[in-house]
Amino acid sequence: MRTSALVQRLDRYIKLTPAERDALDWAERRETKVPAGAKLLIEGEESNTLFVVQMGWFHAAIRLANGGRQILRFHFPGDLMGTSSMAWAFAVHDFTAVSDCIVSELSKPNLGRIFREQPRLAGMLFAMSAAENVALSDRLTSIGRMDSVERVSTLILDVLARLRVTAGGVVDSFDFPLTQTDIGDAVGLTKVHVSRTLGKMEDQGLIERNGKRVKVLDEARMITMTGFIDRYHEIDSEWLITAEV
Amino acid sequence: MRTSALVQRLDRYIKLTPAERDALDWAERRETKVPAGAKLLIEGEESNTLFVVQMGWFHAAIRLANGGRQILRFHFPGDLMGTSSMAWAFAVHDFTAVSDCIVSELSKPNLGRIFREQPRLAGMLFAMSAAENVALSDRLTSIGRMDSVERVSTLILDVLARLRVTAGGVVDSFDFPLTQTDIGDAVGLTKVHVSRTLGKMEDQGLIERNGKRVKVLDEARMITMTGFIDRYHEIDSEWLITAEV
DNA sequence: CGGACAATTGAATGACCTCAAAACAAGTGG
DNA sequence: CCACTTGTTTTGAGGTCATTCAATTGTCCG
Repeated sequence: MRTSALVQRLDRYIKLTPAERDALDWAERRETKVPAGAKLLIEGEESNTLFVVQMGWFHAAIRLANGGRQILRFHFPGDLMGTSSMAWAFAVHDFTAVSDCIVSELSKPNLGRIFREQPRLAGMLFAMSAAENVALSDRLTSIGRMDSVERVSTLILDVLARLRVTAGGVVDSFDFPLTQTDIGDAVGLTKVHVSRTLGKMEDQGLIERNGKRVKVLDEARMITMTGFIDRYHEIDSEWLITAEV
Repeated sequence: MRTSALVQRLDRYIKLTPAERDALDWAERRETKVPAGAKLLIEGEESNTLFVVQMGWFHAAIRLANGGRQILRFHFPGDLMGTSSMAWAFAVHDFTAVSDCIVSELSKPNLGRIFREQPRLAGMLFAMSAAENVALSDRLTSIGRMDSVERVSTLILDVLARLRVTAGGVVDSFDFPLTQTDIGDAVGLTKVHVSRTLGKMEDQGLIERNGKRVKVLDEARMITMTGFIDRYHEIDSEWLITAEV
């Protein structure tokens, strides 16, 4: 069996001990395939598990009273999906596969056991979820205080940063499987305006498009424009191992 | 010495054991006063501690390249502030006292020790921070997809829900120490438009204002309008104690 | 070749913003 | 107690960016 993407991710930040790897191996179950467009979990549904993305992209979204939708996060290989629902017995968001995906399950009680027996892993998961939430704050800031070009730029930079965590090397172009409706639901714009905005970004020489493929041409300008910070590059775990006082 | 607001908060969700109380007592240090308007921590500053709010309100904000500001969260007594910075050695947000406050410190290494020795507390903190982040998602949704009246309503309902966690009984009016500039920075509007929006909400019979005091007149309508859900009322911790498989 | 989505484009409307001035509130020092 | 300062809130007028509605083009797949 291939090593879990979660193990690889954690191992990227801290060197895992064999015991820790075993604990994760034991906790993770049942790989399943999820085809593009399918919903893994529906908001409000009872749920006792988290999911580890092994392959593909997901997004987490919430539905509105008026029929609208807000996409909150994107999940990539190595992400532990569903930590937001840890405080309740039901799912607080929808999870939809953006591309064809493979996930494995990690039940909440199994996570509980990890908390009891592998505190370093627990701490690392805590820190990683903190990082993810700061990225969420960044997007909130983008939506609350920036115009359309800046919002879409933030999204693209964010995706780029996430892809680089797994890809290793430098990535400057990627397949963007989202429809413009999806992009709009993620950054708080209508699909019509997303279309105009992408066009404008091309005119300004920020990006280039070929079908679903996006190439970032002027990353530096996009970064200064948005104040983007890559929150995934580094995760500090000093506090976990510092000698006791 | 008074029992820490964090202990009270945790005790509200799970009954703490004496050992757990001791661990928290040991970990929390130095109460300090922070006058209204003062900054407890500045974005980018090196920081090795979290803070427990014992009294008063804080807000967490991030500064923008263009001089603007986005207020991300509000922190109330019993909140553990700064968990978002767990993944780095520096603060990712400003923390500003909205009213006169008292805080105590909880160093990151001490939190590390809690993770090692009190897994149930660690799990509970994880779940609580998840709940907080869902509330943040809710605000993102509000900013991304709702109009001004709905955004301000969401904010007021959110504050109300937070106050009720500590106050115990039902609260329907409270002192709102924020300026309209602050409100605008929290919900993504200009202060001018916040003024107009609050006026409109009064006209519509949603709220009533006397100076800084706000009374919610039609909570039901505000809730249906925004689809607001109180994320703080209940925290599930079943997964922490479920028997091992 | 159709059929279903997705993307683009245009025109008109509207929500929120900017700029600017005035009214109000609270504190400070004379 | 009043004049003055500083900051907040309110109100008005005009401008801008994003939305809405509607029609057209493009793309993928059966």
